[in-house]
Amino acid sequence: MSKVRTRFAPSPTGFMHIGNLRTCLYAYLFAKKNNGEFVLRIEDTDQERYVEGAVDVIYSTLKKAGIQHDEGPDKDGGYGPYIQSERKSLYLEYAKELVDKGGAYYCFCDKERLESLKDDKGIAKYDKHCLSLSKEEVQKRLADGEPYVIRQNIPAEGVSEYDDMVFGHISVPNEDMEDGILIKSDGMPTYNFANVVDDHLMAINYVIRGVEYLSSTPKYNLMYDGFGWQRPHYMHLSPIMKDAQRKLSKRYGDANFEDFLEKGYLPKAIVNYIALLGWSPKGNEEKLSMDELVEQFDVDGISKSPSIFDEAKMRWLNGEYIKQMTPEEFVEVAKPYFEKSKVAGKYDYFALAKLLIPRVEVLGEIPEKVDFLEEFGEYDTTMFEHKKMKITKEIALNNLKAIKEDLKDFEDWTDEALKEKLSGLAEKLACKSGQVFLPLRLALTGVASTPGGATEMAELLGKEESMRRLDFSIELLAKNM
RNA sequence: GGCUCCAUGGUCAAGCGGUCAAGACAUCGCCCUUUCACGGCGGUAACUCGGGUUCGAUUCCCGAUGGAGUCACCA
Repeated sequence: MSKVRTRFAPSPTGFMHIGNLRTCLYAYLFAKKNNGEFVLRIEDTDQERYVEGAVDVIYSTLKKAGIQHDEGPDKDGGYGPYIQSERKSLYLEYAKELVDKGGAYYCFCDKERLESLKDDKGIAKYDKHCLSLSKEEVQKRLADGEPYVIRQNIPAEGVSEYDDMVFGHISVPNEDMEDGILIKSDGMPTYNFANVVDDHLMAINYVIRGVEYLSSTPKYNLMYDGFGWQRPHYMHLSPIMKDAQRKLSKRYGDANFEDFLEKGYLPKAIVNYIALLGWSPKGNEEKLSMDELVEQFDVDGISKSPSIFDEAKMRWLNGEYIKQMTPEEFVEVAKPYFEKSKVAGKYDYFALAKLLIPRVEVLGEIPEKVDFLEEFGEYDTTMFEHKKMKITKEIALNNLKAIKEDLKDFEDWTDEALKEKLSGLAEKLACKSGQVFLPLRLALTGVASTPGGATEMAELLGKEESMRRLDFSIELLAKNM
């Protein structure tokens, strides 16, 4: 049996759509799982859509995602060139070969005639008008320099069938397939044709791609047959949806890999999540590394129906990856977000990291979680009322005053020491410890949710700032009874 | 509209003739707790509908309904 070879063939559009990345991932996983090769090919035949630097985006995305191609424009494996625009000259020759073999024919029909074929819905099927042209007439018109295209010659009757690895048996009536254009009037191949030729020339034997090609695959097979080439195996993948009706697409925003990175998702988490969208492992473990994905990947687990992208679950998974990090690792990836926040350069990022690691799911939450350290002013005092702790504004105010008195001359301003000191105070006041810690935490921060307890916040702020905020809060609370 | 394909909780999904129909996210409740979290425990929640086949259908077949894809000198 020949070696498994899969490919990922993106167009350089300047961004990597999540759906494409998943297709890429599956092609990679399948190849690696079977000790095969994974090839990167750039499909840039559509010059109108060409975007500067877009190829670099593809390289960097694959690299960040942890997907390594065995062959590609930057890694010659003997099947190059790997950029479609550099293969231009190939296609016309192959198209002519297919014409000779009867699988295709020249067509001279102009736009007007084609237009006249359309029905009231604007849907047309080419009527094989030029198929009946004699060899001599074709030669003559070609010699006259008449514009032409080359069309695939699809049998008028019968049924074309194949077996898809995920969808099973697919059969399409030949009469429903149009004689599509293989070579455009400018001499360039259409995607469909270039794809078949490239895949064959690159010895791709497992074609993994989106379902949009499921029903046109018989046409591709007819080309393989026409050339006398061996048909590849096919694995079609259902789309990732934004909701039940809409496909996830760049048109609706934030569906690109880069967008998620910016929001503070870790590449590993994104890859892990999208691997699970449309495929499920045999076991129940969902947090899987790339190595584990390769090991567990199996066509059996691929689902046929479209799946809806659920960012909430990806957030959770991202949080799981963050919780595993050491403070050092966290600071490294979180640094840009610290720099964006108000605490930039003013606090020990490592100290903050320890508090933040269990509390952050996406790095983008960092600024909102730490900004209170630098931003302190009037806030809503109803926060002091807490039924479960049995705290009223009166109790809070009383206890805050007591705390101020107790801490006035206290110098050991560390989390541990303060905790002990204040526990003692709670005992003296004969109240629950929460009744002193909760008001203090609020008094020091002015926000309902903080990345740690009262004494941790106090240590972070330092004695001077803590006492200043305590004074401010006592006054504010007294004013708002 | 023609053709192709799909159909289990809100979401991702396991299941491949006999199960109290897994698990995860989300959600709700309880516990832990120095707030917020983390963590632990538990709850709510699903086989689209109608016909068959079968001793027995979520599972197999047919139909309906719903959804996706496709029908370009775009990829």
